[in-house]
This record gives sequence, C-alpha cells and structure tokens, in this order.
Amino acid sequence: MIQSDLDLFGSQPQSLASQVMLLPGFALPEVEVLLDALRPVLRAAPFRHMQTPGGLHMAVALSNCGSLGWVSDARGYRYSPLDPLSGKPWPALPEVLLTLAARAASQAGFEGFVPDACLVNHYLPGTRLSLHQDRNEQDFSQPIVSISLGLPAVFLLGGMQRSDRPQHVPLSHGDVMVWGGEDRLRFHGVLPIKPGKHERMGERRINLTLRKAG
DNA sequence: TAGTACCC
DNA sequence: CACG
Repeated sequence: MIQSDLDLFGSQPQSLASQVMLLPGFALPEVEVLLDALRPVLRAAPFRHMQTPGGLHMAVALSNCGSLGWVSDARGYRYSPLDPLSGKPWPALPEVLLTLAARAASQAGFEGFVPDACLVNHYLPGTRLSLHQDRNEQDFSQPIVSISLGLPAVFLLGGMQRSDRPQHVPLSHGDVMVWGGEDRLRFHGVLPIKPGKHERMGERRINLTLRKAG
C-alpha cells in the first residue's frame, strides 16, 4: 500500500469510546511549526525524570509549558506554576499548540477548550508509562488533548478501574487523541516503546498532553 | 502507587 | 503494598 492510501485511510476520525476520539495525522500540517515552538520551551525547561511519591523515578522524562506544569516528588503529584528545576515559571504555551488543541477538541465535540498546561513527555525505546488516571486537574469536565510525535507507540486505553483490560491503540507521528466527558478519568498508559528510528524525530517519542489544570 | 517486586 |  502506498503512503497516500495510508493517509486517506487514516485521515478519518475514529471513535475509540463514547467520548474518546482518535484523529489520525491531525497534527501533521503543523509538525514543523510545532517543533520550532517546542525548541525554546525545552531550552528553558529541559526534560527531567521526576520522582514518584514512593521515591522512585519515572521512566518517562518530562517538561511542561503553560501557566501550570505537572510535577511529582516525594510530596505527591500536583500542578505548579513554577519549574522546580529553575524556580521560574514554566515557558508560555505556544500559540500553535493552543490553536491546534482547540481545533482538535472542537472536532471531537468539546467546544471552547482553552488549555493552561501542556505536559511534554519524552520516551526512549523501552520507555513505558504504567496505567494511571489524570486526576490532579480542577475540572474533570474539561477534556485532554494528546499529540504524538516520533516513534510509534501502543496507547493503553483502560476503563474506570485499573483491573479493566485496556484497549491497545496504535499511535503514530502526527496523531491526536481527545478524551473527555464520561471517559475523562479512564485509566491509561503506554506500552514500552519499540526500538526504532523515526525519520524526523530519531530514536524518541514525544507526547504533548494539553489540559486545563486550573 | 504516572512504581517495583513477586510472598515476607 | 497487595497482586492483576
């Protein structure tokens, strides 16, 4: 199958659950602009491995932009206006990300999405993210918008209980996923990234997760 | 507890 | 901090 067939085939939104939409390749037109916007963000707030409340460290390296950033340490998970590494506010959320997230949310049925936080997660081959819920935000009626870049991944879309068997959702460079409503608190995670090299991104996956945290 | 280790 |  040639690439144009894949693009056409994959370009239709896919409903993964009642309030979970996969928008294949949705971010592709913006990718270069998006990466340009990300560069200064990561200069100001480099990727780092945060500590879990149990004292261990996360396999994923992360950064943030926006007025709030997700942090984890011995005291627990929370959002903070300051980067604990620099002591300064997180870099501003780039306009291209704000508009892309709003467009994606709108396409999935969530109008007026104005995120104030963007987690930037960095995965090397072998990196995984175990099942968890996003529950540190103030308003669970606001959706989550997730943008995949680089190496492909298998997203685990679980249920409301950790023990619910997750759907395995393949995610590729440029895919955008939106979830909210009754699915907002679903457990989710990422299987270990398979070794490989993405033509544009190299041996890494970067995931941008936009939320309204405050 | 967004983690690991694995029966104590 | 029991246990998929």
